[in-house]
Amino acid sequence: MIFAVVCLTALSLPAGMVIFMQSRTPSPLPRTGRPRSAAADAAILEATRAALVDLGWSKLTMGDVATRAGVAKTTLYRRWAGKNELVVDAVAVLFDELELPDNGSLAADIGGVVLQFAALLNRPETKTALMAVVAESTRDEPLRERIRTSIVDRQKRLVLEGRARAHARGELPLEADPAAAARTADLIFDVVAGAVVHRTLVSAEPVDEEWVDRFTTLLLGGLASVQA
Amino acid sequence: MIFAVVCLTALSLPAGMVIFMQSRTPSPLPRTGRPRSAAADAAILEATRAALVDLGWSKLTMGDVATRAGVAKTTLYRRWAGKNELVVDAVAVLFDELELPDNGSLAADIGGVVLQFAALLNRPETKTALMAVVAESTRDEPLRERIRTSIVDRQKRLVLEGRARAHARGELPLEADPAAAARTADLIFDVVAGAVVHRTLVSAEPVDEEWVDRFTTLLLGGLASVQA
DNA sequence: AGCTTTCGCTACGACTCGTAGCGTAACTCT
DNA sequence: AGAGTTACGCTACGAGTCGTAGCGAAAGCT
Repeated sequence: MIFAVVCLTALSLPAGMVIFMQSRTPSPLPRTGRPRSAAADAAILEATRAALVDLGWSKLTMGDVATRAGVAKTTLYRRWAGKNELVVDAVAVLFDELELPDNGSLAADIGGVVLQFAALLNRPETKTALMAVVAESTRDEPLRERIRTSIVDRQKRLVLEGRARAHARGELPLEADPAAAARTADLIFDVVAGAVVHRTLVSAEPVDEEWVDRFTTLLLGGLASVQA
Repeated sequence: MIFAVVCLTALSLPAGMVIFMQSRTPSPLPRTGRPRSAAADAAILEATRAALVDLGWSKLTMGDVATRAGVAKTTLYRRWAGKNELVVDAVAVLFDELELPDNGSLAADIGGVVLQFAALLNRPETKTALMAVVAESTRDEPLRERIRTSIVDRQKRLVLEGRARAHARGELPLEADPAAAARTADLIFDVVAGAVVHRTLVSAEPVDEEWVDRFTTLLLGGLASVQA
């Protein structure tokens, strides 16, 4: 029995793999028996976000989430290994809202995405949860992987798409070496995401039009240097 | 050694400093009675860092720190309001190690500081603690202030000093408007700190010479555009 | 039907929290 | 030296959380 094997494996492993078979990845779901309630899944994630807003990270408890979602605490533990994994899933969805607007120029496109990202980070459930799970992930490699695949890597599409558009417009030269191009994309991603996060969460200053203008100017000017 | 110096200095300084570093209660330093043990302070902060390495943030408990430090749990609560404040102080000292090396050019100076910062972030007690307290600070304004004054603002000196040197070398034009210059300094700070943190903790990729080269190139090229 | 899995519920031991009370130690001022 | 004041270690406590186990009932499948 495949499922039995999976369960035994999961039980003998610390966290991580248990989640693998759940919501994020299409899993070898058992064909028989009572299926898991999709409504419960949605209610739990929604309740988690609400609890994050009200309580923050450290005071959020599994029991409280269960009560808010109208499910039993045991149901939570049947699906998620703990607070970390639950919160990652609860927040990951929010990042899919990000889109690359077509504002006509590379600078305007970047500015648009930066403003969206900043707005997302200003939502209390996002800002509270994101840093917390990143902090936990420094001691928990599976959790970091989960964050990377569920949140971070998905957003790199924005960088790639923006660059493709810029190429089409003739705003950026095409990098000959694909490896170098990939490294540049990673660099841009770290700079953009890092700067906005730091500005918002550490410096606690607003990401307004004026800051975005200065930032995009810096980024584009620097990009020309890097690709030269 | 460094810690001992800091503690002794703090104790020999007038009230404000000590109170601010240790507890948020603005009570005047009593001139009479048994003084607080500076050795206990040092032992507690050291134990906190050790516990962070071993346990991480979420599993670190006040009782464990007290045991490691060889003091009573009540002593911890007499000095710090809770885990957040304790960890901020325990980690803040580490950031004072950062120095701006004089490598002859602005690019080399920036590269040197970035490498130092990355090395600092790679220490397990730093990476684990920093993100955790930032996460908590999103729901705790006094804590954020504590982080800003104890850690962040103190490092801005690096940006200011680096720029002053670059001016002296004639590598950068002097910005006429002091307000604009201040905004530019803040922008640089957010970009540098944010990018390094994101690269290290989120992307989990090494900040090596090659990355630093690309990053400084981007930053300096962008800086020229911003100040143009 | 029979089988399988999930569900809600209750209960549990183990742990952490933050505080209170006590007697003692350390230092200052008179 | 003595009195006054504060910090210290220790113990104990109620409250809260954790993660798990066991139960009967519900919901799907063949």
